[in-house]
Amino acid sequence: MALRVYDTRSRSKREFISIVSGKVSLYACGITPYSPSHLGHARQAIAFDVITRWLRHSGYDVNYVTNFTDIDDKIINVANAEGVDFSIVAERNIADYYEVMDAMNVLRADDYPRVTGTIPEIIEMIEQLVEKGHAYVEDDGVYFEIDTAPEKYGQLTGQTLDMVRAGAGGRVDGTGSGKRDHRDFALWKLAKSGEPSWESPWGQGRPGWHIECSAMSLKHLGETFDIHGGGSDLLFPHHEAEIFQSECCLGIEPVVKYWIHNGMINVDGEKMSKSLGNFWTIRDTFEHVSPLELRYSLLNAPYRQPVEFNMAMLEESQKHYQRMIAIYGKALVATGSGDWNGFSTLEAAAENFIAGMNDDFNTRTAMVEVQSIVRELQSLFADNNDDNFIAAGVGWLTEFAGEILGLLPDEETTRSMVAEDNTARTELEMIVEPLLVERSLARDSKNWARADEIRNELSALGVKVKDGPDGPVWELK
RNA sequence: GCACGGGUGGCAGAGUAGUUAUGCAGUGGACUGCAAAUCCAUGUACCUGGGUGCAAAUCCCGGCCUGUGCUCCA
Repeated sequence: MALRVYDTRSRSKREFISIVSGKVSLYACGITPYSPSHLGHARQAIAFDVITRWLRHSGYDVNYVTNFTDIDDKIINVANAEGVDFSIVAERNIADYYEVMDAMNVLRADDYPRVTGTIPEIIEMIEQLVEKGHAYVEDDGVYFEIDTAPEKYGQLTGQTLDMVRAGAGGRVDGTGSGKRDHRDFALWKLAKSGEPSWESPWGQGRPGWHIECSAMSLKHLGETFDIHGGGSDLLFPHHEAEIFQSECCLGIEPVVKYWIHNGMINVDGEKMSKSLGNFWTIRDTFEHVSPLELRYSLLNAPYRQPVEFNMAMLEESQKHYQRMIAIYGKALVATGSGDWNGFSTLEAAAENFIAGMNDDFNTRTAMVEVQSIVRELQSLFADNNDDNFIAAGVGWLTEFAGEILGLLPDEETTRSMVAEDNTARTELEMIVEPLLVERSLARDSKNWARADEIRNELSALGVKVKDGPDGPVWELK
């Protein structure tokens, strides 16, 4: 079945056909590292991680590039407040980004270009825009002139020039900006004293916000590429500005074949943002759930939908995740991992999973199939039969929940996790077993108070007792 | 105000024309001294007003509600 993706520019799902057969070039707008990464960053990174994994699983050779905007006003402000160089702030937060993303099983992109490593290419692009008459130089910087390509306005948001023109129009007053029109945007900003800056034909300064992505995508992916992604809050003005810059500079339309935008994380119905004080960093969230539990919760909705984030949804995901990893680990150790082909239940689940992913990367549909296999395995495992099917189910989970959705540690890691649990179990056995014997005697004589007391003692040791038909079994919490 | 999304059961959240979503919670049952886990069964739904169709949660038009964006910066 063919892959269909929702393209923001055409506002419809379109069949995905890459520019070069068998290859996909993908650029996703990354972060501005001025503070530790928050859940919005996690959602974006995980969304494009899964998109990349799916494209690769579908047989494409993917070149995935995502950037760090490592110089901007917010970084400068933080650096000034701390009395350090801006690069210290950027490096610290980039390190944080890698660490939390690695923990959540986000595979590394093929390249992580930085603005500060792309200055010559940015300057060259601006020079071309000036030469072609799309940009003008003022005494505080270089600006892109919207009126030189009015037909490109509103390509992603549907807004027209007149709509925005109605707001102000003409030269902007009182902003200290040299813009000739309030819809123009900065390509190069000349440095004020004390600001970090780079040499350019127009003087010491730094790039405007939008130009870096045009320059980096051109440098790493070429004049046209398949997919450009990012958060939906970047649609305007950032991505529309990129269309102006790239297409006017290169004289190509379109430069980007498919635009893909992920939805926001909401708290109490509103976008998570620092100004509203409803902000969760990724590390804050790790205080409550494990990195892969968080990943699970963020894949539980399709990437374009807003995610309503709260403790209840987090705890629900945690419960589902723990059930999945528990049966996966137990079954893996018990039966090993096998080929799922030839088992009709597993083939049907695979078919639905694939259909879901091919329908604009619908991870929600995919997760429903994962859940159904988890239930299937629990049921069979409880009956303790059909090892071949259980092994095949484990293989299915390894491929779909593990390799594609990135929700499971690899089989080797899972085995060693189970082994560690067993080791801890063995160490506790000498304490637990005698207590369980005593409790069984208490239960036999219907001394429920003593039986419950012992169960509470064991609970305090981190041991959970379950009374089954064949006597008590216990596990580590 | 304008642009672009979304409005589904107690909650989360799929589903673009006719067929059970799924999960959590609830209820009944198995197992159980109780609990937990697991299993089986089960009720509750498609914002509103029109329209098209044999048939609409699903397509079209209006309304209402809600999210994001609307350029100092991000």
